[in-house]
Amino acid sequence: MARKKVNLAYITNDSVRKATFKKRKRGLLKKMRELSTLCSIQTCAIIYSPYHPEPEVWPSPLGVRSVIARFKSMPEAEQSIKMVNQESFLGQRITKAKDQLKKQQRESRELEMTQVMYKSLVGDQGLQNLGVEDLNDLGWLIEKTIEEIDERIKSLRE
Amino acid sequence: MARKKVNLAYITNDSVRKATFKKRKRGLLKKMRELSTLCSIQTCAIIYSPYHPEPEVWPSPLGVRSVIARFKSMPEAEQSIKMVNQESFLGQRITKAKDQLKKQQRESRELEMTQVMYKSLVGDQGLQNLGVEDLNDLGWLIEKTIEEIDERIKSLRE
DNA sequence: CAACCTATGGTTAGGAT
DNA sequence: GATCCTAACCATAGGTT
Repeated sequence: MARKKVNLAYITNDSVRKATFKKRKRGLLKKMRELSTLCSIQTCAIIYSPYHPEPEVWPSPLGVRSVIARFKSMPEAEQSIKMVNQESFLGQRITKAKDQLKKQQRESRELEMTQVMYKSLVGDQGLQNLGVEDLNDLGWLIEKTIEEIDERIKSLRE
Repeated sequence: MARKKVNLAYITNDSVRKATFKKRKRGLLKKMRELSTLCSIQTCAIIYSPYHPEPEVWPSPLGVRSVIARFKSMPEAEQSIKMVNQESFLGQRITKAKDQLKKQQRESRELEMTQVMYKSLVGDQGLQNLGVEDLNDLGWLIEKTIEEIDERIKSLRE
């Protein structure tokens, strides 16, 4: 039952990788919930895994408190969750929203990343010889670099 | 230096809360990076804290591998990061994207949440007596309920 | 392959500076 | 307040059922 120091690299064994994914995802979401409650902030995680056709999203929605209060003040009977079918107003609205969402999700994500990457590079500094597509993926390189620097600092201390 | 068992509730002391936030946010992001590399999947975290005017977003961008390969195959000189100012094409593009982003972020987020909440409720089941606004906040209730169930199961085992 | 088990490494609360 | 320290708790790799 000894456990080696974790090797931080891609797990090639399929079943091991899936098991690790499940365990760590669970742990991650727990941590997010804890952070949310401890500091009463909103967090949201999006995970694109090959184990689910669509990305998994964990939200802590907006304006929580007021709604809770309102919800709790409602008569017991009205609190029960009732059926809604595809023909209902809400059903239709959500169906439309779903389609709209997919497009927007992609666009918004790309924009978000562009912005983050831009910020990561010191102020007005940026990239010239690379296209915008490449820019999207630079975040990974930056993270990787930071990781390496951390590793070096750590090994210097030892 | 004793450390009590964590009390999982809102930290009222401002400075302690901020310190905890910083520590745990750091830990969380590390875990996300690890999950990404170990399973080579894409993850994204969004954190809305009072410590930053805008939500903090951590992405692991798309199509990583191919770009890495391409990037690495580039001549050393071209890999260096060069300046780009507000007048440049990229600078302008990003400035525009920033504004566009803010609107889209909000819209997309709301849509995402609507969808998630809808899914959380069994299949075609949904809510009738509640407005769409209320629907957005139901995710919190669901999470809270799951948390409570977990807690009860745990205490049953002890 | 999922569920459970535990030794170990990793995270972090509380304190010192 | 930020940063460093370390004891203690917690997540989880590797193994078993």
